[in-house]
Amino acid sequence: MGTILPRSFFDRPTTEVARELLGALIVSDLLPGDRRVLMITETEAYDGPQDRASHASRGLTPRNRPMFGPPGAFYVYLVYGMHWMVNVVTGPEHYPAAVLLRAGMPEQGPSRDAAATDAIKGPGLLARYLGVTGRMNGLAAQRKNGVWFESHPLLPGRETPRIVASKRIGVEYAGPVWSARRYNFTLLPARRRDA
DNA sequence: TAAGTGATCTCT
DNA sequence: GAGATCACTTAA
Repeated sequence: MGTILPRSFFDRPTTEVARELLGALIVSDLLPGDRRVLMITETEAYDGPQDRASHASRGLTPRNRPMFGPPGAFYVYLVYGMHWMVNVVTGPEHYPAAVLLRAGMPEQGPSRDAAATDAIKGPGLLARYLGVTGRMNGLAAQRKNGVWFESHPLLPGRETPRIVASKRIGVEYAGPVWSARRYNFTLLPARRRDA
């Protein structure tokens, strides 16, 4: 496995963290006897109080408090009464920013059947796959808390993965400027080796 | 394409 | 306290 990403990894500009999380692993031990590991393939940045798409755009509230807290903690909230959204807080304390995890590729698990190797697409499904709920809200992404990040063992540090930057999903309410920002980052599938 | 779902926030 | 909204998913 790769090395565990320290808190300092997240104490950087949000879009930078969002890009560098692509290809990294998120590991969950929240489901007893069923470790789940995803290679992160899609992230989204929510950057600062000016970002009209961010929950923090209207200041501190009980819900968004973790966004104002230390980097490397989880911000987990429920949307549409059903789906947990998993974010990791970035940047310096008191600066509200976070990266939403939107998609991933299962790396391992007890059920290694075909279904388990299908991509997990969508933030609600990602949370469900990892077993992350509101219990993780505000907790640090550390092994002792059951969920953490690791660098990807297969990606050499010197190779830049191919990344597409797009508009964020489902944030039209943010207005033309902020909804158009290309804060969504997707890792292109590895190029198939030619025969 | 539309319904489901309930916490959260903004305004009375 | 009421009403609208919502960083979504699923079944058609």
